[in-house]
Amino acid sequence: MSHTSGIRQAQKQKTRQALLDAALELLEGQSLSSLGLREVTRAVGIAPTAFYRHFRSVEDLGVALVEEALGSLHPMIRTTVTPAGEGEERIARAIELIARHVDAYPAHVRFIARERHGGVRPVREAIQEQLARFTAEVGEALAGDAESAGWSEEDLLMLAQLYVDQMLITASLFLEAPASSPEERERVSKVAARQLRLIHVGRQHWLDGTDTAGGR
Amino acid sequence: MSHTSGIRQAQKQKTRQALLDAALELLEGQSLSSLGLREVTRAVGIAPTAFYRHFRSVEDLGVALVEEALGSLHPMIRTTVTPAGEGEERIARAIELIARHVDAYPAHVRFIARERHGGVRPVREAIQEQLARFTAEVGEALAGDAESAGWSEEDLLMLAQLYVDQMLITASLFLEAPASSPEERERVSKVAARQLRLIHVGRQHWLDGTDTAGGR
DNA sequence: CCATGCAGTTAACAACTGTTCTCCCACATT
DNA sequence: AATGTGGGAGAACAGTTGTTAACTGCATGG
Repeated sequence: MSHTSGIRQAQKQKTRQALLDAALELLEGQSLSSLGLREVTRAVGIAPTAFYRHFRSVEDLGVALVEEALGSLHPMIRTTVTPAGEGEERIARAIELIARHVDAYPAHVRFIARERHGGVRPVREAIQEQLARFTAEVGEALAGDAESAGWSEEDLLMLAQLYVDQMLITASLFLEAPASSPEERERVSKVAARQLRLIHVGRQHWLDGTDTAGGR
Repeated sequence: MSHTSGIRQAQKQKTRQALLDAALELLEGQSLSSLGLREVTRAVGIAPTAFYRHFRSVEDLGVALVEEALGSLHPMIRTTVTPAGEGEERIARAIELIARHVDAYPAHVRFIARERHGGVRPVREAIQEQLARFTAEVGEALAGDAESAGWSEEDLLMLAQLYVDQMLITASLFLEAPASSPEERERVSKVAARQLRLIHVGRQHWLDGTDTAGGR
C-alpha cells in the first residue's frame, strides 16, 4: 500500500507542514495548551475538519513539533561539543553556534523552552526524552576527550547534563534579547562564555582531591 | 479611606486568596495562557463576574501569583546561600532545602518553572524581574564570602546567575520525580550535588591563571 | 440610624470551541 | 476506461468562553 511518492502524498505532506508552520508561528504568543485546532486550520486556510487527516489532536501536533524542533537542534549540539581547538576557542565557537541557531530557528527554540515545562504532558515527555538522548550523546563525546581521563561514567553524565541545560538557558537568553540591540546580545555572549569557562575550570580540577593522584 | 481591617476587607482578601489557590491548582494540568476566568470562579464557587472585583484579567492574576510564589521562594534562596559550614556541607544543605521547599510548595514551583518561558508576556517579565533580584542578592551574599576575594563584580554576578539557574533546574527535577519513589529523589540529589561541587571547584580555581598569582 | 459603597448575583450577548456526519472530486489503482 | 481511496469542504451540534448591564444585600462611616 501507498506509493510513498506521487502528487497525492506530496500534497498531504505539504499541508501537514503548513499546519506545523502555522502552529509554530501562533505559538509565539501563547502556550500549546491554549492553541486551538480551529485557530491553526484558519491560519493555514483549510477547513477545521481537515485537521484530523493529519493529527489526532493538537497535542499530537505538539509532539510532532518536538521532533521537528529538536531534529534541527540535533546537529548543532553534536557540532558544538565536537572536540577541536583549544578550550577558550571551543567555548567561543559553541556560543557562536548557539546564537546562529537561535537566529535561524527562533520559533523552534522558543517552542522547546516554553513547552519543556509546559502544560501538555505528552509534549513535555517527548522533550525530556529527546534531551536525555542529547545528554547521553554529549556524555559520549565528552568521554572521548583527553580531559575526561579517569572520570566515572556517572560524573560524565552529570557534566553533560550541566552542559545541555546551560546550552538551553543561553539559547533562551539570546531569544529574549531584543533582535535590534547587538549590545545586549554581546552581553549575553560574554556572561555565557564566562559560565562555560568556569565549568571548564571545574572540570580540569575535578579529580584534584582524589587518591588517584598519589597512586603511582 | 478604608480601615485596612474589618469584616468586609477580610472577606475580600479571603475570596481573593481562594481565587489564587484555585488558579494554582488548575494550573497543574495546563498553562496560564489557557486558564479561563470562568474556570477559576467555578472552582471557587462564585459567579464569573465577581472575578473582576479582584483582578482585571487572568494575566493580572498570573502576575499576582508570581509575587506569591517567589515571595515564598525568597527566604529559601537567602538561607541557601548564607555562608555557614564547609563547602561540601553547604552543598548538601542547599539541596536539602530545595527538596523541602518543593515538597512544601509544589504548585508554586511548577508555576514558576512553567511560566518563566510561558506564553503570557507580563507574567514572564514579572518572573524575570524577580529572578534578576534574586541573582543580585545571591551576588551580594557571594561577595561577602572569603572565597570570592579578588573577584570582579561582573564575575560574581555570572556565578550568581549560574547558581540561581541551577537551583531552578534542580527544583524542577525534584518536581518531576514521582513523589512515591525516594530512590529517584536520591538520584536527583546526588547529581545536583555533584554539579554544585563542580561549580564550586571551578570557583576555587577561577583566578588561577591570573597575574595576581605571581604578584608577590 | 440612615445613606453610601461595594462584593457578589443573575441574565443575556455574540463569538468561539472540538467533533460528528455527509458529501465531493482529484488522484491512484486495476 | 472503470473503480475506489482519501484529502478536503460544508453544515450542524452542544458547550464553552469573556464581558456587559442592572440587580441585591450587607458592612461601613457619618
